[in-house]
Amino acid sequence: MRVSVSLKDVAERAGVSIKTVSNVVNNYRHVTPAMRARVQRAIDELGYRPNLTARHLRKGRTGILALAVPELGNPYFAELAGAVIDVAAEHEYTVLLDHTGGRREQEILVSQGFRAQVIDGLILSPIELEREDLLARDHDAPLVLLGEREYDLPYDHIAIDNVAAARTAIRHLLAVGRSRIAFLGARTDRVNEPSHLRLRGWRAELTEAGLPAPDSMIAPTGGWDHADGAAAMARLLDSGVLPDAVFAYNDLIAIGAMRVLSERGLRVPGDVAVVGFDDITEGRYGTVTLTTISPDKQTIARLAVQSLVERLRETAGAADDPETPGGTRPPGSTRARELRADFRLVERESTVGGG
Amino acid sequence: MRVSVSLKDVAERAGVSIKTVSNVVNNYRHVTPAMRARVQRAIDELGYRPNLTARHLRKGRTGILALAVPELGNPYFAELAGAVIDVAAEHEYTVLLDHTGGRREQEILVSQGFRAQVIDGLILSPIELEREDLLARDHDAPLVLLGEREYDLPYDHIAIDNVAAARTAIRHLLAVGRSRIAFLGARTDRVNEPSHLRLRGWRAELTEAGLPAPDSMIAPTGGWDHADGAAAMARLLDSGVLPDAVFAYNDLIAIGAMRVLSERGLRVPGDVAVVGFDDITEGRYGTVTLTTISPDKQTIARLAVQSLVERLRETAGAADDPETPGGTRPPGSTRARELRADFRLVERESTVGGG
DNA sequence: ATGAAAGCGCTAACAA
DNA sequence: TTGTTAGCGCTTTCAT
Repeated sequence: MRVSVSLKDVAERAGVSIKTVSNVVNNYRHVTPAMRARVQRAIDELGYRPNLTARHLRKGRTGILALAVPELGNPYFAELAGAVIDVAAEHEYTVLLDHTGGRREQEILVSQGFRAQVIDGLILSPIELEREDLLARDHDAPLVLLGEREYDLPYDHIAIDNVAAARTAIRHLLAVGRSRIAFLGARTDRVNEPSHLRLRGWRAELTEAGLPAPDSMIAPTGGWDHADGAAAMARLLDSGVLPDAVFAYNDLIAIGAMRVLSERGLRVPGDVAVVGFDDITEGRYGTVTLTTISPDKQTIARLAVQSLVERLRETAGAADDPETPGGTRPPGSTRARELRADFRLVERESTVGGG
Repeated sequence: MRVSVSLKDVAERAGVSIKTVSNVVNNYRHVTPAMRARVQRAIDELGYRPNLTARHLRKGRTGILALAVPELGNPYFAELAGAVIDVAAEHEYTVLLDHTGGRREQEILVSQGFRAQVIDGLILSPIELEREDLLARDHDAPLVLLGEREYDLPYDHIAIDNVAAARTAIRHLLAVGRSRIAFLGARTDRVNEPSHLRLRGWRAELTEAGLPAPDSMIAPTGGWDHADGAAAMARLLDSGVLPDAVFAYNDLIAIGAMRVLSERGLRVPGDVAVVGFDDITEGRYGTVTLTTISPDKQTIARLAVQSLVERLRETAGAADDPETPGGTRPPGSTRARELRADFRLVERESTVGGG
């Protein structure tokens, strides 16, 4: 049975040296066809397969990237994860997925390479992580950050323009005649406000339109899913506030809110228009389809993977070529980049429907 | 910078041997407290962290399990993945996720360890994979199968009782007075029918109730998501068939179907009752909440990981103890187990609502 | 209780 | 073009 056939076994079988077998396995150019065939036969007969762990140890790289998101159960992140896996595969990387629950402790652990020191690079979508946590990061694998949080640290950051996106959403609501627009999904309980950019966009656009943007129109949520959206909407209505539109931090919150609106006998968009954020598939199949901001997930995934791949290439290059200055520089100290992905507004029934 | 501090460096710093440092790192019992402290100090000063790749090479195991599902964008699998990650973490394993698109080629690749020879074990949820593909599997990592497909091969298989679950769903529909119950989500175009068990349950329960179960009531789908459900529902209605209930292969299909029903002015459940399968969160927040079969995902995840962990322990044990017969037996040749997780029917508005 | 040394399987200098 | 050999960092006998 395949109790581990090694290069050595193949070499013996073929009557050549280990190096030659290695050359064949790695598609090294200067191997005579005859030799290649001979070795290949031995490989096939023995069912040899390279031991990646050994290769990794030797090369100092594993070919594995990690992606850590707050919650895989959120379709946005699941869809993003799928995209990242596919892009990584194009670069011959495998993806190890983790979810942090958006909890700071867990995010710190992940950023430190917890149960993933085997990784070459990390894509992290932080919620509660603080600048100091990242500052204290003692791990050499390149890191790229995703999402709304900004840290001013030497790590590439990929996001859409959240302020502009929020303003686009609000502008759309204004255009369809709304003026009392609530914001669902803030986190006023926390020092850092994960949704501050979208909130800022909401405030800016309203202000610019000469409309009030009172705190009473901001409904905080504990988390970011259906249940949180439903709870926030219910609380808002119970507090006596009746908006004529709702802009939600994400689609899950928006859908949870719509459910409550419908339970209370309010029509969407007749009584209350709703705009979400993320463009998850779910939003396209409700009884009332959801207008939403659609971030370009493909691009986000591509930029994230590319960022890591480039950083890794740099490192490898520096190692190969001692002349290259900066070879021993701390990883990521090159220049951090702010990378932008596109977004667009997708108009559906929750703002322009007949209801 | 942490250009890789090794055991050797720590040993030199502490003025002890590599073995002693290793002992400390691995919490070996017989180390004097004084020595432990001394070594620990060196470790801290140097910021040493063990190189897992090296450890893996040496021990022949990586601590990584892979989970391959058809589609991460399907919340059922995303939620399941989350559960698997958590359970695996309890056993100190990391999870590498992959998605196959339900395509046979991809499933074969994954089962062969494509871009994951670094894994200790694999959890695979196959759709199109054939028995012969598995028979030809030449890979020593233990494998456990998830889902409706059955292969009669020496691999543990974890699933709920799909026939019973389907019968439960149909029985419920009969109980609420329906009799013309369509099945959405078959794959009649294929030799193997991934949904054959649920289909069998549908047929059995109808037959037992003395009702017809005509093929005209079976709506095939190309895939398994919202769009497929919507398309199938539309086709069914267009063909002139008007069921008074729909049992869908999964929740996404059910929700897609509900969307079409609502577009056509049909009320759920008034005109058509709908039952799904999976109990994804989405089903709890539609304008009409979805009655569904809720498989116990936690248990499925737990059983799957446990199965692998046990197999891996066996192998490790056999390696440690040459006396153990079966140590060189092909992995998985021990005894394959059929493991069952529970399910329950969750009644919601799509069958018992006011609509 | 601690040390010395072999070797996991592979790649990459360097030799031939 | 092919062979020899020295490690990558770790665990693990076997000594001491």
